[in-house]
Amino acid sequence: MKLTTRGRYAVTAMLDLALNGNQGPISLAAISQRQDISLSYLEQLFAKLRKNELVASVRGPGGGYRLSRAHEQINVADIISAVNESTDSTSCQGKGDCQKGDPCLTHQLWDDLSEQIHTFLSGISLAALTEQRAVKSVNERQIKLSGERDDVNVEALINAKALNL
Amino acid sequence: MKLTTRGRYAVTAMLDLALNGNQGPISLAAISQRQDISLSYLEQLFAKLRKNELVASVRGPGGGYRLSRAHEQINVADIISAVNESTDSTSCQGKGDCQKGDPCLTHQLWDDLSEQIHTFLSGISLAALTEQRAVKSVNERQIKLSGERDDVNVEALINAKALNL
DNA sequence: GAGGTATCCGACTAAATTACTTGGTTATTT
DNA sequence: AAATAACCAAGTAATTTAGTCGGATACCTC
Repeated sequence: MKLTTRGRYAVTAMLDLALNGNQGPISLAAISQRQDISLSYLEQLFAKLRKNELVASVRGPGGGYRLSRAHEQINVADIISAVNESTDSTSCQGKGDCQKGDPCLTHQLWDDLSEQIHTFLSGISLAALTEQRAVKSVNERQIKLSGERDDVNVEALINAKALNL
Repeated sequence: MKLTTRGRYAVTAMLDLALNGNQGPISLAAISQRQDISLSYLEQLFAKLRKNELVASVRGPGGGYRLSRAHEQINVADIISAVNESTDSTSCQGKGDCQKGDPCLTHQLWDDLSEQIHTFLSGISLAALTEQRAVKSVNERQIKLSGERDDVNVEALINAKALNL
């Protein structure tokens, strides 16, 4: 699990699709303008998103991309993994280049962590991300109205929900 | 919050320290050998870890580094942030280069996600990471003994614990 | 105090990745 | 036929990562 600006671009673009793609496909040119990402770079990213069946395309005038599944069925880990495909795991995964004892242990610990992050991001769908905003603003309104309750608890609640706890 | 091999190196090195540094400081040369990371690269990483007061150094023969706090008090987010210091937030944070409406919204959504990841990693201490291994092997032994219960629940349990739920 | 050890420090470099550019083609609509 | 927008490949600039080199400084041991 890697988390770079590349993944951010992909998630941002997918969020744009989720927010604006309710009626008909959205062209990359539109996303490019709104999110300030170069068109050709978007093309490269969407080629991978398409291969991973996260988006579907419509060619020709009025065409573009749409999410290929319900917003609830697409999670952040899917998007980031799709776009990072190719380069990973230079560690001693399966290979015999790992000495015995301690080295393998720490590598294993890292892998555990990496898996935890993946599990965490798998629990956050596009729907959850966009809805959460609503949850938050509702909460902010409630604070203003009641003068009670900070949003730390809401944060925990959201995390719990994201993890399906 | 960025998550690259650089952060992996840092976490791995810190895990090595946590596991091997119980009696006296550990030299970077030792970590370099065990974890197969170049000495000079480790020096660069530890310069940042030291500035962020995650490790303390002892110079001269028999010297090296030790964790500057209890294992429970050092979390993964601390380590990764320390080592990534400098380059970040090319987005429209605070600046006026963001158009109105949709663009700000998706950027905001990304920031929310980024914050969630940070919160998540803040909940995972070096102690938790190393202990978890013990938890897992205990669980594996239990499975072998009883033939019952897969480790999905344990995974959830660990996540819940990491999040302080 | 001489020699060895290990942190500290800065500048430079190779390799890899990222973000973008260019110049097309193909499919589809009007 | 013309315009639109996905598709595709190759190349490039910029950035980041990982490592090298050549030292200086602090500290311990003999």
